[in-house]
Amino acid sequence: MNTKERILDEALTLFSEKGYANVFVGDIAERVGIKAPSLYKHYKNKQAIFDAIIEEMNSRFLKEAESLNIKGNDAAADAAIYKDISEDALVKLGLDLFRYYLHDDYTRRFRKMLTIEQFHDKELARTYLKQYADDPLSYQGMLLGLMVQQGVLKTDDIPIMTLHFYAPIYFLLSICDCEPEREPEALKTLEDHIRIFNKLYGRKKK
Amino acid sequence: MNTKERILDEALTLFSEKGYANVFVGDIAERVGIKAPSLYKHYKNKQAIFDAIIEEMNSRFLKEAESLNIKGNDAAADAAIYKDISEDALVKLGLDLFRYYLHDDYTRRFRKMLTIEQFHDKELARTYLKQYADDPLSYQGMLLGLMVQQGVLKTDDIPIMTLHFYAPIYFLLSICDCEPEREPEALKTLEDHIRIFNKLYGRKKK
DNA sequence: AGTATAGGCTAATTTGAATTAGCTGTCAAG
DNA sequence: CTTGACAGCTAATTCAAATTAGCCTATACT
Repeated sequence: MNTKERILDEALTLFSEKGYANVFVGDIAERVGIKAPSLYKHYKNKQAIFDAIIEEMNSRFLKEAESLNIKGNDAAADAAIYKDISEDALVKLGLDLFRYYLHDDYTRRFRKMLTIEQFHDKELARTYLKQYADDPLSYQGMLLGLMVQQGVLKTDDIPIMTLHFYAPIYFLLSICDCEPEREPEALKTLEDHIRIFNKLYGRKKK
Repeated sequence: MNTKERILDEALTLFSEKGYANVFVGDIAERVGIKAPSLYKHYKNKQAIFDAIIEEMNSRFLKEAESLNIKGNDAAADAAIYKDISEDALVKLGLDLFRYYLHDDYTRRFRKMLTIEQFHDKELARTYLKQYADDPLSYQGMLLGLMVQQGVLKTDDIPIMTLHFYAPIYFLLSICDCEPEREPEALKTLEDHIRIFNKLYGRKKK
């Protein structure tokens, strides 16, 4: 990772911990191992660092979305995967996703930064909701919809079922971001949530 | 409302919109209708204003909690209230609570401020989770528990049922705080959520 | 070799926000 | 009617943080 990238990386770490306004360019520089004025060889000013982070995030998420779309396109084929999904498999799916969100360094830092900065302007608010509300709902709605088609789950209202699946995940994530030491408890709760979700919405077997 | 109180009020408004670090004492003063140096007749410094807000919030919430405990204490008596609660009544209960959280000015501003500042220190993190995660879960868990006792709802796992009730509320509140124009949509979703929650957990009638 | 560029440094400079100093008018208590 | 506390003001002062200036070295290209 070159200096220019390391600046973004360290800046993201600091912004996610203290928020943009409480981070000094000197702090960023120090972590990178250079002096503050040297930062200006790479970025016009502090704001430009923030903007570059947002831009990189946009391109990452776009890439991710594309790869999901590719998968989504042969949904008919993929649907089979969910045909005979067991409760344990569903739990594993949920836990893995949750752990990914929680432990993937980039994702986690970016989410915390957006949480802090979401009220700063309209643009960030929209980004925040897209990332953590609308997109997850629509993606998971698609998956759960497949399971309904396959007869694994049963409901009249897929959007609300999806809300019932995702809202607890969002809630537990908020808790863990705030107090990471509560992660074990949250994982346990998440597992219980998914099992009961499965009982509530699962088509009765035999 | 005297000047000292108005300072807290305007400061809370600004902190909830931009976060502590982005608000200048001059901004607060201007809204109060005085000049910045005059603020110092009332508070030692900017931090003291923030601290006073937190302190006032603590005392308000404590008072609220006490009044709930008083009600909670004759729970046995109150339980009857929930004995024959209809779906419509449950929906109304939920919508009213939601609207209160969303529109009560003090509550709303304070929640947004804490959302922004939650990562600033351990203390604020704990306050945030207590207010918006632990206390609601425990209070609503108590209410839902009563309904289970009364046979209105049925479950083996009250904490998870409570999570299923509350997490969507928390999620929708986050959305409305971020983009208030989505409130109508959120209210509709909330109503659907509660109706389906009632179907999923409600003991079958007749 | 010769030079341009990239990326670093130290030492200013600028800026702007928090806070302090010190003055003033008001009003209530003695 | 005078004194002192209160709450406001304007004009400093302070200080920290962002940014700029200007210099230096290494390396890569010609």
